Amino acid sequence: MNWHDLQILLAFRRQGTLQKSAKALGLDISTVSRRLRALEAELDAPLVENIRGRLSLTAQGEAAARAAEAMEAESDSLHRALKGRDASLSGTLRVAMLDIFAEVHMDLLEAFKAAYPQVVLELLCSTSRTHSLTRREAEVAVRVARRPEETLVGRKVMPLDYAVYASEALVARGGRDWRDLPWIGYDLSSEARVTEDWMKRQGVRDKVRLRADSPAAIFRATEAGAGAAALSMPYAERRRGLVRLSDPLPGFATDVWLLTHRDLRRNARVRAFLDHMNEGLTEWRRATPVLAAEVG
Amino acid sequence: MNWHDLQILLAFRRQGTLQKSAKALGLDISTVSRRLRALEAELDAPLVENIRGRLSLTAQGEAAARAAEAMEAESDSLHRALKGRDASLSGTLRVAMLDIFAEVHMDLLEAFKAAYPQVVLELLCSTSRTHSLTRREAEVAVRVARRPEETLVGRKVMPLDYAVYASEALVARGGRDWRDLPWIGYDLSSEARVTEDWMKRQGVRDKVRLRADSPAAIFRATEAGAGAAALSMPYAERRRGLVRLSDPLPGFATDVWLLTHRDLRRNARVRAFLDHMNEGLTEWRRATPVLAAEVG
DNA sequence: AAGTACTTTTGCATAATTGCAAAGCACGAA
DNA sequence: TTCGTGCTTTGCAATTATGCAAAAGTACTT
Repeated sequence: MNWHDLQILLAFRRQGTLQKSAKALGLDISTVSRRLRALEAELDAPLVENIRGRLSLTAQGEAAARAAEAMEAESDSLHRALKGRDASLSGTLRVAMLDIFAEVHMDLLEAFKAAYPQVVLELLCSTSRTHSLTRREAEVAVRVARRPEETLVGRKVMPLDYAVYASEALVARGGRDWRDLPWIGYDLSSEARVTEDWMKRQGVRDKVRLRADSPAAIFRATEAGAGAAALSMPYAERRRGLVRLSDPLPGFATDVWLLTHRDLRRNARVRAFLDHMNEGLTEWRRATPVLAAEVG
Repeated sequence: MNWHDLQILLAFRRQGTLQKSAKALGLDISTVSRRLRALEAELDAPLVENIRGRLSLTAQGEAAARAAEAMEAESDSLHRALKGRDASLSGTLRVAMLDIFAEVHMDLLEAFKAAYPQVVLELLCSTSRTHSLTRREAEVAVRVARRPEETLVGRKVMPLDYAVYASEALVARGGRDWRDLPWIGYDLSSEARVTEDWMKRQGVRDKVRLRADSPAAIFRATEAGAGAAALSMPYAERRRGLVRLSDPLPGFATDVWLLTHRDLRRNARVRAFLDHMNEGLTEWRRATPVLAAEVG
């Protein structure tokens, strides 16, 4: 069996269509189509079926894709093992973080680039989903979570509380009671379940007049006076023109983590970046009003 | 990373040289060489090193090959899962067994072929090593072992005891005390440790005048009067012209198993073959002198 | 020292795979 | 309907990978 075809099958399961798979693989759509056919011939089993013009996996195709996924885990692990030993301070370093972090801490990132000019920093702020370190989509991640995945290692950078904010202008117009204000919410395709549930319980979900697909966009919309929103306090407190309209919201409390994969822990680039960011973020945290109070 | 190259690396580790790997993979030697280079470039790590004209794996190459091995386990498992569902009584069935079994039970194998003419039987009696069912080298195996691997399923067909035998002619010439006779042993490259150790303890290892690389060859040599040998009793008792010179040897007691992989247990071909052989071998066992006595 | 039996490496013609572009469907909107 | 979008399939040309064969090296034997 040609394992390369299994890679393609796996991509197809993730992407759903030949076109997207081809793009993800950097191949042509026709190649993807033909490789899947070849795999079917080799395994002597139908893996995909054309159902009204679209391909979907058969039960056997699913089984094959699952096997490919398990193989990918090994392959990724190998990749990290080889890269993890890499002690050179050059090459590429891919960092996944929410766009709001990149925006606010751009000076820190710039400082890293200045300190390690040989390292090419690649920022992954794609908002549609969280990039997987396990699947080797990035080497480092700045994550907002109560507890990171078990295969990841790193440190907690700061606690993150949320509160309701709105622009001064909007408050001047609509008052300080956020239940009366228009609201801003996350794009429904995102995974912001916590926020949605909370808004529903508070009866403000009907008041959502604007939805955005990234934290930075929500910050901007709030500053522009489009409505009230539940924002992370350390970041909202530093924006000019935002007024806090509530106490920290219970049930929102979470943390910011600096994470990498266990295998990359000793990688020089990763180490340098984690140290740099940890220092910088700790400093930033001390200088942040709402947190300075906590820290004392 | 191109997984196909990992397959090639794995073959290289197993075969040791480019030439043998190429043959095993059905590729040209130059292709194997170039694919390994490509993999090195992709992983950005030296995987093989040319040490005095021969290639050997580096530590990183070993790591990569280990990963490939784990991937292979998944791939093989998938293959079996898809083939295991195959309920048709046609196609190929690969059976691994010692040559002596194939020789003695050829009538049984012929009967199977007659009963299932659509099934192409492929006999693997290569003497150099035991074929792996886990690695998909065969679907069924007739194994001599006390306990089969855990991933395999099947049934014990008969117990197997060993005793010392020699030809009538040799005994007439050299006497009934096997310690005085010349001996026949297994090829030193084989894994017949038990026999070697025993011969050493008995002080007959120096008397080995002939070595052979397969059980059938040893049987023939013994019949031809080349020396005494420790032979499996049920098979030796049925040969004309062999005289038993000892009681069953302690420490040699083992069993004959009919085995398949767990995933193939419900495969129609496999099922039919196992049933056929089990029935035939049980019958044969009943008709065998030394075992008839045991069974009663 | 020359010969044999192994290796691996490299150049080149050939064969296989790939990308491109056109064509063909299915679905929903205007 | 007719258009537009997004999907898959297929023919053909170009790229890429492959096998072959020659070369060069190592080790061991004669």
